[in-house]
Amino acid sequence: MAYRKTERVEARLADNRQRILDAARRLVSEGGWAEAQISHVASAAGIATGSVYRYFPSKADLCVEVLSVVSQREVDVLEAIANSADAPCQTLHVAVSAFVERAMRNRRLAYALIAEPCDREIDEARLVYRHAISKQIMRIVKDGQAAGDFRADLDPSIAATVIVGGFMESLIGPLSPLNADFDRSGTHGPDAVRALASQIADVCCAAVTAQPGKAASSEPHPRRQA
Amino acid sequence: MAYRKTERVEARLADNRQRILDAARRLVSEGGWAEAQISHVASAAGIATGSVYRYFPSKADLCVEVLSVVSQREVDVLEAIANSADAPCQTLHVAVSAFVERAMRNRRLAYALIAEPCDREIDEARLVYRHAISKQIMRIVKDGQAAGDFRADLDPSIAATVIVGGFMESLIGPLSPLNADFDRSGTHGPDAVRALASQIADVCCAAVTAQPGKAASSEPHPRRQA
DNA sequence: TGAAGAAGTGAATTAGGGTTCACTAACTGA
DNA sequence: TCAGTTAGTGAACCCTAATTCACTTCTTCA
Repeated sequence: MAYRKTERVEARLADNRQRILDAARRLVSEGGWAEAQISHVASAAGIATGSVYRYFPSKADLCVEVLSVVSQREVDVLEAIANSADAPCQTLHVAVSAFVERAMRNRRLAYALIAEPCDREIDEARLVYRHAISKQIMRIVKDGQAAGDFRADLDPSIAATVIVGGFMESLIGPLSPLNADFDRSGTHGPDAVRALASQIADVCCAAVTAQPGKAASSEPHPRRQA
Repeated sequence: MAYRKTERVEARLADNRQRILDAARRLVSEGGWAEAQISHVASAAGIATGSVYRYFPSKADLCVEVLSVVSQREVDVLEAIANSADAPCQTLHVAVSAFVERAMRNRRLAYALIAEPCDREIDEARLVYRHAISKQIMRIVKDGQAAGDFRADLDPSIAATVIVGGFMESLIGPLSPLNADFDRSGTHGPDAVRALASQIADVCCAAVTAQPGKAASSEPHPRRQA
């Protein structure tokens, strides 16, 4: 009697929705949020402008979903790392350097998600994921404190926040399309990125390690990929 | 022959300009950048909308100047602290906690200047001052390394960036109008603010101190106002 | 096959502020 | 006081995208 979506249609709808998301993400990772205009997204997805609104109630919702998908993946990666059974110091080092290296792999997108000026609504969604990231870092910090590897006198929540802010800030320069510094400085291949990531991680680790003997030299940790 | 501004006129013009700046700053510190609409600023300054453009070529220029004036003062404060002859560890602690405490004194304005979403042009100006702040912190770090108080194995530029990002991030939560957490948590009087500032500074100091014996306990430093 | 319900379309509408500009008021120097 | 010049005014203009909506096309099912 009534109209019922057949499976094939359902699939097509889902596919369209995904295509819109993909198109939006692609545009953002090419030119930042400015490129994520509905008309652009629509044509990149091969549909009409108005059709986007069949799938997303507003531009903000679309953008927030783009941000969420990408950010959640990073949170998941950090969670996996936080679950590792390595020494807390090493775990933290791996977590931070993995985040930095992953961000540097898709710089424009990372810049958009982390630092680029944007609408209030997107910015608020950012906070959610920063908090989620901070939570994972805090877990590592607490574990380390429990194990006696990290200083017990620091508030784990504050320490985690400082660490997250610290590596995020360190990323802004290298990520920013404004600062082509990192580009111009010749070698910014995998090695340079890894070195940067390692140095940032060193500082973050230093912030919490109890440090009986002088740990954390220039190459203190085995290079592991997360 | 030609028209020459008399001193009295010159003074009035300067006064108008200042009134515009003051009005804009007041509006921003009440309701953030959204309040800094030209028409609002104009009426708050007691002049007509169009007159604002006699003094500032564009809204962006006006906003950037508001940001610059306030930010430069903070840079100056940090510079003075960085020049102190105290132990580097204490200098760093004072620098960070002074920044935090000062920001908390005018939270809405600090939030707008540090973290609120805004136009690209304002955001770019922010970077300039973040960099200036980072430079002062880096001076402290370098001094500390030279004095042997700070770990020599960390890149001072990266360490400074992490520290700046760290305390800025720690501020976002407490400053944000969204998170009324800090408000609701009852006591957020001078004591709570000082405690927060001190804890944040602890973490920042921990990131760089060479730490022969366990320094930086919960109340490691004399409470000095900067 | 055809009536009813969904999905797709894209040009037109809307909205919110920044910016302009034709005009008036005030000021300067002779 | 007057001609020339600058400051002040604020309603109208503009620009840019997001959003809407009347219409077309596609799907479903009896």
